[in-house]
Amino acid sequence: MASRSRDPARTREKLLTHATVEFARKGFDGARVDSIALRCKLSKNMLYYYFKSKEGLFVAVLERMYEKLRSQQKDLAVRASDPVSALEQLVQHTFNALLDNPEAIRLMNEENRHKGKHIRQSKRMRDLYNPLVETIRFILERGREDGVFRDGIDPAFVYLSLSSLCYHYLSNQYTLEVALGVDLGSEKARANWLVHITELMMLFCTSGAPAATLPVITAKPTRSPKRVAVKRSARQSA
Amino acid sequence: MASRSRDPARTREKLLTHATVEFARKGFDGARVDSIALRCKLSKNMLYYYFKSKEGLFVAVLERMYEKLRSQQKDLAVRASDPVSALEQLVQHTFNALLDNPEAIRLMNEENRHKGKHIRQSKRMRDLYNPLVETIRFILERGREDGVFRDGIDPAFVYLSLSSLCYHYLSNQYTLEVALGVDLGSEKARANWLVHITELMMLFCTSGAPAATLPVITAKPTRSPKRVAVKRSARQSA
Amino acid sequence: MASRSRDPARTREKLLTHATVEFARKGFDGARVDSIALRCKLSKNMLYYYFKSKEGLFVAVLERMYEKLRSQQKDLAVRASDPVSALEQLVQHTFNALLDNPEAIRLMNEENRHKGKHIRQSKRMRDLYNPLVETIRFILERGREDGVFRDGIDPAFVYLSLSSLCYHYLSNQYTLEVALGVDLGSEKARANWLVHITELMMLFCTSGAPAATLPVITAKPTRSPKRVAVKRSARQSA
Amino acid sequence: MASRSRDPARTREKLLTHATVEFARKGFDGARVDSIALRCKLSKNMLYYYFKSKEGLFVAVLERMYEKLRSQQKDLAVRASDPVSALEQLVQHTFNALLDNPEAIRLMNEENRHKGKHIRQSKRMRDLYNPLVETIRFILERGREDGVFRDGIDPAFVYLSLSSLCYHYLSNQYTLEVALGVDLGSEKARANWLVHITELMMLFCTSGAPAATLPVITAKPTRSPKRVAVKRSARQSA
DNA sequence: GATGAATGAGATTTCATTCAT
DNA sequence: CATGAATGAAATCTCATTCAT
Repeated sequence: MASRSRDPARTREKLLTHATVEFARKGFDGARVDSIALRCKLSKNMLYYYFKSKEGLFVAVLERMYEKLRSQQKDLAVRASDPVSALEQLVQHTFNALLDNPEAIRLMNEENRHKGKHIRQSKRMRDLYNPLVETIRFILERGREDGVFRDGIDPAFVYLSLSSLCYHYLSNQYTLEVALGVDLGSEKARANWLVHITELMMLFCTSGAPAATLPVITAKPTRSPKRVAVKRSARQSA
Repeated sequence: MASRSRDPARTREKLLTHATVEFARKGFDGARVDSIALRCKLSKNMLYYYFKSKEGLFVAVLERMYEKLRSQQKDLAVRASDPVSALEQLVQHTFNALLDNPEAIRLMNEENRHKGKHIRQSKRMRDLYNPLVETIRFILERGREDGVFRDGIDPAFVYLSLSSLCYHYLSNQYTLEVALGVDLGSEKARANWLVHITELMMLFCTSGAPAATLPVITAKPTRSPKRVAVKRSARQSA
Repeated sequence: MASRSRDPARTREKLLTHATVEFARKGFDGARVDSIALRCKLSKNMLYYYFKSKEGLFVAVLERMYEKLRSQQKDLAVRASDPVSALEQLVQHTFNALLDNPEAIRLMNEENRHKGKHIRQSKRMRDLYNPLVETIRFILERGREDGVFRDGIDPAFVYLSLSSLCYHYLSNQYTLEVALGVDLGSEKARANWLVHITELMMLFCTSGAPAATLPVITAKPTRSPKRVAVKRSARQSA
Repeated sequence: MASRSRDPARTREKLLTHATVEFARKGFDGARVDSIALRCKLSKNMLYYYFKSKEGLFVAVLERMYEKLRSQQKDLAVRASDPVSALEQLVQHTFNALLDNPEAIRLMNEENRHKGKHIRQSKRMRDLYNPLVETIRFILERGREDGVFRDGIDPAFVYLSLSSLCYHYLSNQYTLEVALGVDLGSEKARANWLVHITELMMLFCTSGAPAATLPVITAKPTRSPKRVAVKRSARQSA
């Protein structure tokens, strides 16, 4: 008897691990509390004991995922390299972090479907991403000083671009494959894509006039989906 | 009472319209058949009468969504313009199509979570996207002839990049806002972003050496999530 | 157009035929109105048009089945033969009629589960079975006159015995096979069984003292399931 | 409120008991899960908790029924008596067991409609019925030694005959009553019938030449419903 | 005489959550 | 800490039946 694990930390961890997979695979609504407990070889009650509810578990899963993901971007380490190399590494680490954590994409998609209601609370998020923005700012600064990057680049734009190019390819792999009739899942295809997006980011930082910047959040912004048009004159010509 | 509608085409359409909203908002598993029927003021069996199952309805919703989305990209019309302008318009239309059809993003995310199992069948998809790729190829060709675009650009890469930059910003708006502490939802922010991504695409097509290409799908590809690394030498320097 | 059958009699008949199969195979509750209509390549409404309800159809099916079954017992024809041969034929025809109409057994079982509520009404039943009892009485009479059958045999007992021995073997074939580990479905097994039950019936009519008789129905009888015991003295010894 | 029972064994048993009644009365398809749960004063999911599905419950009901039925045939006890008396008792106990368990007949009919698909699996069945066949063989053997029973009687035939005569009378009581215009449900009628079938069985075992035997099941037998005919010469004359 | 469209009630099954130990 | 038993609400899907043409 009494051979149950009796190691609260491990139990909690096990729940998180299996819940991550379940939530990623099935979505919040599709995920089954039973299924998670079963895979943990625990009774469902433990889940409620540690996380109070399915939603509580989901939030914990989200936070753990973000922490893991951020840690794999290794952005602090990147500062040591020269700007060009640092940017390259950042793209590379971001892409690989997403590749290594396929659950991350599904979880973020889910959270966006919920309009971010779970993580909006979490102060943790800001703490996790501030350093990243700072690192990008640092790289851009040094690149400008070295004369290799242009001036006036918004770090947020860099991250948004880089994130888009890494994320979408992996997130929408299946529909894109069907639409375009190409293979995106092979190692080779991925390597090519990584080369391509690295080039794109580099082009952006090295050439052209300064891009626009993003307004910092102040009050609750309006989200009217009015059409957006780019007037020719508004574009920054090279 | 209230004489029943007796207009099968309208009934079907009503179901599709409301189902689109429900599936987008709640995901496949979160969507409620009851809720859809209620909003249609129909008894829920009609849903089964027309679409056989919740999944059948989902597939129909997906297909209709893709058709609408593609129609709004207006890529054929774009061919009339000069290459630079055409590319600009393509980016613009794509961004606006996604903005106008917020359900589209959620539905595609859902379908990707299911690894594309629903649309993989549909031959319709290929027919919808072939013209788009052809249009891009056409634009690139003409741009090269005009000396404004560089040679050897893979149309698929163009679409993937463009799609990434339009889609991710909208799809992941909420988590990105929290992470970066910026506002992405305002009209102004969106306009700025559109300027930015248009510039990026333009930079890509006008400068630099030829990018890599994607392997066309032949047999079932392996999807091993092996890490991908970009060796410096592999990059195409400007 | 307008190539629909437009032959009411045929339509009705088609419905009855397929309904017979469906009710026999699935039972009353398991039978599906849709399924019957589909197999008839008719719309469900026809079923309601001709038979008013699922239950109405079931009753019609029951009656048609009894008529067919009785007609195949050919008992009137049997009167021409000598008593022994007539009895033999009766057993044989009864067994074969059930074999030829496997739906009959399932339908009767179903009706007995319903405590006969559908056919109790039908005066038709009495008319169908009276001749049978009369034929048996006739055979027994002649057999006694010929000195081959014993005196005082109740025709109802003869029919009940014969019916039991023909019916149960076929009705409970599957559970009996599992219980006894024998094969009852082969042609050979059936032939052997028919030999056996013919012998049994013959033994009964030719040997021993007169059996007991059954009380004719008068008022609603009590159906208390009190145990029944055969005291030794009550038995008729050989 | 009302403190929940917390006695799993009792809960399971309660479910089985009420399900037996419901399935017997309404058939598998007619039976209502709600109705069973209600009568057990349990929420219906308990049914799924214990038996996984309606069908799982049905199978459990079937097995329990067979066990109860077999236990009431008391065939082992019967071996103590002299052969004639033992046979008498076997008939009597079989008849009374069916009378005492009216659900048994309906459940077996249902199972036969399903072609025995549920119990064919169950190894339990063979174990339950082997002793019965052995008992019959034992009785026949001793009877032959005593010079009271004839030689070469197949125990399976004895059981099939006995079973037919006990079962059909009760199973088809209602349609037979309507057809024959007699009362079969009264205690008196049943007593008379029991006398009759006891006599029949006795006649069979004491007189006449050896009957045919049944082929033991080896491979999947063919079940062609070809007509069966008894040629006169094939019959064993007395 | 025949049909496709529509319905309301209800069927089986599922699921997050809680109780009692 | 941990569990098996229990629940109530609700989800998907089905079905006999009717309406309007």
